[in-house]
Amino acid sequence: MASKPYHHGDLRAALLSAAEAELADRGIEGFSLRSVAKRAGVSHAAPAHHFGDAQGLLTALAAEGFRRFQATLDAREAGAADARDRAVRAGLGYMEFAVARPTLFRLIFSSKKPDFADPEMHEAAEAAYRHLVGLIDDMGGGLADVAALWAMSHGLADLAAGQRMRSLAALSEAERQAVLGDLLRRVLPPVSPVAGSA
Amino acid sequence: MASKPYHHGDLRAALLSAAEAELADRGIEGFSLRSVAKRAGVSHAAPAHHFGDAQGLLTALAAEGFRRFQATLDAREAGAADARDRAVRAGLGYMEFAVARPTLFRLIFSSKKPDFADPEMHEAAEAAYRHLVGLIDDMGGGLADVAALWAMSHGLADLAAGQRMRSLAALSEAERQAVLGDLLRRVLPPVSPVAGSA
DNA sequence: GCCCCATCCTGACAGTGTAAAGATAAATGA
DNA sequence: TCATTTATCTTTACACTGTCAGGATGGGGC
Repeated sequence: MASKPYHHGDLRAALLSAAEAELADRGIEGFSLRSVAKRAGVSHAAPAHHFGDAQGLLTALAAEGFRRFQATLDAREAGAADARDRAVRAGLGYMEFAVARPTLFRLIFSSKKPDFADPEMHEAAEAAYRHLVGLIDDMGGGLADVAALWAMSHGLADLAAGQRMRSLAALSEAERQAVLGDLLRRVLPPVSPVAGSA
Repeated sequence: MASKPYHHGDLRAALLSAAEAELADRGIEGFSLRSVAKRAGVSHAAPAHHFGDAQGLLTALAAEGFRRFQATLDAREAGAADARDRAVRAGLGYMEFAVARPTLFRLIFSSKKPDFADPEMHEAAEAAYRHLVGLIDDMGGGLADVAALWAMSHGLADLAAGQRMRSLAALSEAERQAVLGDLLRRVLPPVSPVAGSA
């Protein structure tokens, strides 16, 4: 291995990775571009060529984060019994991502630093929204039901990311999943009367 | 009036006011202590004496913001017909505050800059939580119901603060209130069978 | 083999938060 | 009343930040 070649090879990916680590360490408000560069082992001005400015880096990271967010939901939805179960699993995935990567979650949903008009970013956000609408559509719900599932999932996730909901944190993993599932089911549209059981 | 006395008179309050304006203008991530001082017409180091550092100022502002947040809920709850109505009104007040002062809302709920261990801040937050628990208590609900109302209110509010929920923004004020009321009612515990009407 | 240019570095500048030390005026106490 | 203490505010300085301009390096196209 060359000890320190002038050209990095894949600096763009390395910077994104370093930026994510930096974000997790110092939080989104303590984020430093120079520190990211140092972490990646390059000069402080190196990121400029790949991302323009700090906003460019954070925008690229946010777009990547959005796609991973959606991937987390998709993974959870796999193996769902029906449309309602899939919606509940999506909500649990929403929370799972927020808890696992709180700062990345906040970068995507509660920060003004990324440029949301950026095509890549915009497309990732739209795809997630279309997916959510599809979930509700599959159980015959409407716009209000979309808002209901989104708000409940997002509220739980954001409070969890900020470690505000201590009552839930005290539960065991199994108990928490059960309670959260119950909360999510509350907001789903009533079961279709045709297929209603019991 | 003296054109520029050496002593301000009530610099602490003036700085808090300037900080809130600064927050609204440049956002929480673009917040600058020197800019706040300039806005208040004093030197850049003047805030240090009253608040220690930037975190001190933002902590004081967050505590004040938390009390105003609770006041907004209280105002909305006044004149409620019953416990359920009061809970719904509290949720609408939650959103009202988030929409009216998005950056202050984010400072309180989604920022790491304020010191949440600060006694004044901690008490303001605890008071708001006790109030929420009281709302649910009055209708015979439990911890899960507290989480439900909080998560739904917070989710709606945070999405609104970030202008993420466009479908609701398109509605008229009356329509929006009706939809939001419906969403909040979904998460409340079932009506007590004893007093259940119709 | 030569040149172009993408890539990365060095140096500079304005702006940031914070600490130290000085200036001012209000409050205190005799 | 007047000297002294104390609270308040300013000035100065330093390390750090993001961004820009210009220079160094070396891989790829011809």
